[in-house]
Amino acid sequence: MSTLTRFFARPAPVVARELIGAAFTVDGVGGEIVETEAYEPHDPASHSFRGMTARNASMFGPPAHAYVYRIYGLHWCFNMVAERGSAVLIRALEPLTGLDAMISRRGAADPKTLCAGPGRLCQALAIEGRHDGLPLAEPPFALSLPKQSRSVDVATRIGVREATPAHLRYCMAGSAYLSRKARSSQS
DNA sequence: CTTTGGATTGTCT
DNA sequence: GACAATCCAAAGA
Repeated sequence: MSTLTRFFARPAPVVARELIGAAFTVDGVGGEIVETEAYEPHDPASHSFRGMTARNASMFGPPAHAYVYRIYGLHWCFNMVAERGSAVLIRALEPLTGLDAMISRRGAADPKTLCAGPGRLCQALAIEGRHDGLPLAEPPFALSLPKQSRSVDVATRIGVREATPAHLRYCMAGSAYLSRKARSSQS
């Protein structure tokens, strides 16, 4: 079993927390992950909550693979599959390589908003439906895990209304590249 | 600065 | 037919 597979074959909140600071690129374009959210089968807000369907099949596939879906009819969202039925939504990253390609695709040049948000991130990295189900360990993807633990803020998820607000959103502390400021944050 | 509403389509009920 | 893990522009304070 590869290192990457072992890393992802764990509960989504753990994986989401430890992904902060990882370097991720698609065809050489990407940067450092600064914001993630965790989704698990027992969570009503998760796509996997009501079992497997044609759309969310990738969430029930092997770990360390991509789960890509379209949201609100016009944006793409990119997830990394953790243990069975669980996934980590990549919400934002700090652009480091391929800035020219990102700016060209996004039609905007401000690095602080280039990849700040799931839809923007996918647009900047050219992630589309065809990437759904692909292994993260192989091209066009490249993922290297953080070498050391980072200072991470924990907050409630965005766009999810839940009866018992769980703190399943993870942000790099002090990063200027988040989709929104980490408000009700603890450690 | 914050808040609000429209865009737009695949998926499930 | 309703709605969704969002983004952006426009309007208000």
